Amino acid sequence: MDNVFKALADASRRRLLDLLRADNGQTLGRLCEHLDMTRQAATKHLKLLEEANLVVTIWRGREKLHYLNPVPIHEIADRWIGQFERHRLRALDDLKKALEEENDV
Amino acid sequence: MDNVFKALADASRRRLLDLLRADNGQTLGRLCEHLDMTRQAATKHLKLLEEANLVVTIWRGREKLHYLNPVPIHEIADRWIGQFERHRLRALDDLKKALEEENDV
DNA sequence: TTGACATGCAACCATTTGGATGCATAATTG
DNA sequence: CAATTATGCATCCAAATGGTTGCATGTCAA
Repeated sequence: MDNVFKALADASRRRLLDLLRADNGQTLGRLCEHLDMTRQAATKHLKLLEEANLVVTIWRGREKLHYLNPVPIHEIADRWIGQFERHRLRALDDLKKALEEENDV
Repeated sequence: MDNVFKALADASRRRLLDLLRADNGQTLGRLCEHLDMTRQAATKHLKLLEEANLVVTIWRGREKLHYLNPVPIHEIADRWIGQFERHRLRALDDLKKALEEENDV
């Protein structure tokens, strides 16, 4: 799961996921058209996304098609973020009380 | 939002959030007891978490209390992850079809 | 079969990151 | 007041990161 968080930490990589969400199955070349970096830099980002299993690739001839895999994001939402969502109102209340107490003292 | 993703990218920082979720309002010293690094290293992590607004601190005497702020995580879940969740089944279907086609050819 | 096209691989570079160490400051306590 | 405690600030360091450039490989098309 650390892989996934790390992969999501970079704006260019999130951009790539957005591009695939808009149009799934794009080649490297097409993805690069929307990015302000060399093809090789984009390749590195895509490699991290693949390693985090956020992107799955399929070779067709000399082209490499990139597909979004939504499963890891779903798992993070479900397992990790879910835990914070469950305690969300309590945490907000803790914070509110602490801030009030601060003003009193 | 980039701040938040970056802050979440490190396992030690996610650990700190977990510690606060378990027991909100801890001092720096108490948080350090659970971490395998120097106090100064932990301070740096907490600084990033504060800058991402994931943690709010309150001074009480010489102690600094750390509180979880659940809002940024909620926003990410809502705005960013939500977009992927909405297209999740379609993305899975795209991927499934692409993999099937690959086997045919 | 030759040339163009899509991608990969490797080396290199600057900056950021995660951590340590040493010293400084402010608050509490005996 | 002196000693202890809780934290901050600055510097240094190694490793990771994000990017570039140059060259290599495999595929398609004339």
